Amino acid sequence: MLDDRKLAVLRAIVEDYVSTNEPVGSKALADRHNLGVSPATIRNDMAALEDGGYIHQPHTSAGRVPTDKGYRLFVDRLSQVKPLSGAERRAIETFLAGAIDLDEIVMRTVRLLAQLTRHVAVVQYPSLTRSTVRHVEIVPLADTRVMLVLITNTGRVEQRVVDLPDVIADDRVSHLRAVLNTALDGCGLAQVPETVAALPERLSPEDRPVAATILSVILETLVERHEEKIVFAGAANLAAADFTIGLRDVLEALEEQVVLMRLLGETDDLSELTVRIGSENPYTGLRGTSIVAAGYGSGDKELARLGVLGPTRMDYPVTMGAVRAVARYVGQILAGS
Amino acid sequence: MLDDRKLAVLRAIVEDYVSTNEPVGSKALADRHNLGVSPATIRNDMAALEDGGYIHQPHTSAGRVPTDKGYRLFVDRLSQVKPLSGAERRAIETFLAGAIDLDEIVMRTVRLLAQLTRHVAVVQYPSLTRSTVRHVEIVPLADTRVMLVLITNTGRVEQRVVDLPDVIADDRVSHLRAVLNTALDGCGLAQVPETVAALPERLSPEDRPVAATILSVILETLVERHEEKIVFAGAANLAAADFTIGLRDVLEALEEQVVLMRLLGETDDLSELTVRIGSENPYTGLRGTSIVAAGYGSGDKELARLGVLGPTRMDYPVTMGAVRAVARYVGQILAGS
DNA sequence: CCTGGCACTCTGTGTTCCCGAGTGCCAAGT
DNA sequence: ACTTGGCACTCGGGAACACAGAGTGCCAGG
Repeated sequence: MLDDRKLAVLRAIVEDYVSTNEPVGSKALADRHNLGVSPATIRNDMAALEDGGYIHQPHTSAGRVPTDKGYRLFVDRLSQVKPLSGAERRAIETFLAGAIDLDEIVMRTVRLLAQLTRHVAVVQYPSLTRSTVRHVEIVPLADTRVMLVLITNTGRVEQRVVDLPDVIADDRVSHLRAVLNTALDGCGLAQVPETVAALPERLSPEDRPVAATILSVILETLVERHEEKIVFAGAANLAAADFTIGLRDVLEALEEQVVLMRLLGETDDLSELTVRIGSENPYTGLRGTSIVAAGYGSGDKELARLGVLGPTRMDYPVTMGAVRAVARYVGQILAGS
Repeated sequence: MLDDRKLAVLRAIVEDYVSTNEPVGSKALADRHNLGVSPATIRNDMAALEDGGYIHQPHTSAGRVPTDKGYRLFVDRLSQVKPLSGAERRAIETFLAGAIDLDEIVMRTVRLLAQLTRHVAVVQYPSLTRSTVRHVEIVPLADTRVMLVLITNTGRVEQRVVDLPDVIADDRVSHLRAVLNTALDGCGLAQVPETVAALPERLSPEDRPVAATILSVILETLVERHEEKIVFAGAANLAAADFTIGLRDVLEALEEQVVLMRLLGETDDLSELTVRIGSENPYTGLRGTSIVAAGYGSGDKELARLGVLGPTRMDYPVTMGAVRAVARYVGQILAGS
């Protein structure tokens, strides 16, 4: 049904429309691309493509515009990810290398991605549930108050102030700290609940009330914080892309952590590039935008996802290249720190 | 020069323009406000106000619009801050009360403020330099690696991983921790540098290289982090306000920490409400926007600032009331935690 | 000093008109 | 069977134009 030339025409339409932002007609196509056929032939192909639902004309006697389905075909079969230039790679490396802690890595990553793609960048913090405990620290603040600090292998630090039901002596704190650390060190966060459940038996009865409070806070922190943090940057790029409709809606969606999470997260294969185009999108306000996302992680474990959000008419090959590259570099940085 | 009635006319113009977003003419004024005079008289007053530069007509035969100077006069002499309703106060209290750590307090505050005012809210993290050290923790991670955790009285936690020049035994760590805590506990962050400088003398020579590294990191953390964090929320409200020009510029400014800092920060009297109107603003892209800001803190010490940014034609009395109220409540929450 | 009246000046809106880009279809050519 | 040039047709967008309405400034009278 769709022979090679028709696909070439579709590719040309997508490319031209992305770069000019104007409906593209048969004559312009024949001029700008070496298709070797006349405008009339192209018109026939375009009619076929329109029947298939890949392109669409805003009104009679206007050029054609790709539909979401058209972009989808383009992304899946007509384009290949465009690698970054050497200069861009080096820029990424040096820019990310200077970060000193997790907050800063994430912050720099999101800005970098926004600047590189000229879209809105979105980065999810490395998931707690997929990382492991590196250290638990209990710091006495007052007689019945301690601060609990959880450090994970990704450099993330969670802290909570805990009010205890009873006074606790310093040496009991030290003991508890030691027990917790031997039990939890290197433990995958997913295994923490069961590990914690088995702990009280190994403590003296007098410690149990206090320990129970602390343990429950540990669990709470891990579970509550499962709602992972997401940050974004580059909203100004939205204003630049002449958005037909709903800039307001898009901005609102961006401030809804939950929506963002679903955008990045819901995907089948975790490790590869995910592209969601226009109406494929679950959220109503985001018709007209596409998301390009990728997982990142240290080593082979995926820790979280990052990506960009832009108008449906974005340069997919370039954007996908940038997202993939940044995801890889962040993974390296995290693995190395 | 400006008698009472002229001021009343200016006030009426500002109020009407803010609520209708359309240039307001003499007839409308006479109808909607009980000024007790005819439109003709109002026209004379308006001519005087225009001579004074308080209002301006976009073109001949259009209504008048307040100038920045007009808003300034309105804010300074013609209006008073409008307190929140009881329901709103209670909403604030319950909304902020649920926060468990500093990050969440700030996060909730900025969202609350955005929702309350329907503008963009901006909140600066409580300043490190104005708070005091509550605890210093050193956590051994490996032979030549420790994690340094600084806890302040505002609940802020700063952590850094430190690579040491030498192996350090656990008991030396404990000792160092003890020395640091006795020296620094309750110490205002501004005094930390001198306190730290005096420390090495009190340590045994063998500890000094390691201690020096750790101390320098402490200083570095405090100094570097002096670039304080700022967050914002409610960008979607910008799109709603029909912005004449430069939505792009405004979004860009919002993502520049430095610009935001200056907007909130540069002010003479720290503790009161600050209003900066349109061109009074230092940043070019923010012509057309006003900032209402206030300091907040626990007790009498101001820790940082917060505020909102919106179109010049905002409802100043209401906005100022909301900002002031939120600032006070956040102060209370911080003091109580 | 206020007020009603009046002539004047604009902008925004609606209407009309026309150009041009782009199409679909058809008949002829390869 | 596919490609191509020709041709009539459609429709959106811009230019030209007119017009109503809102608002003003000014003046003379109360």
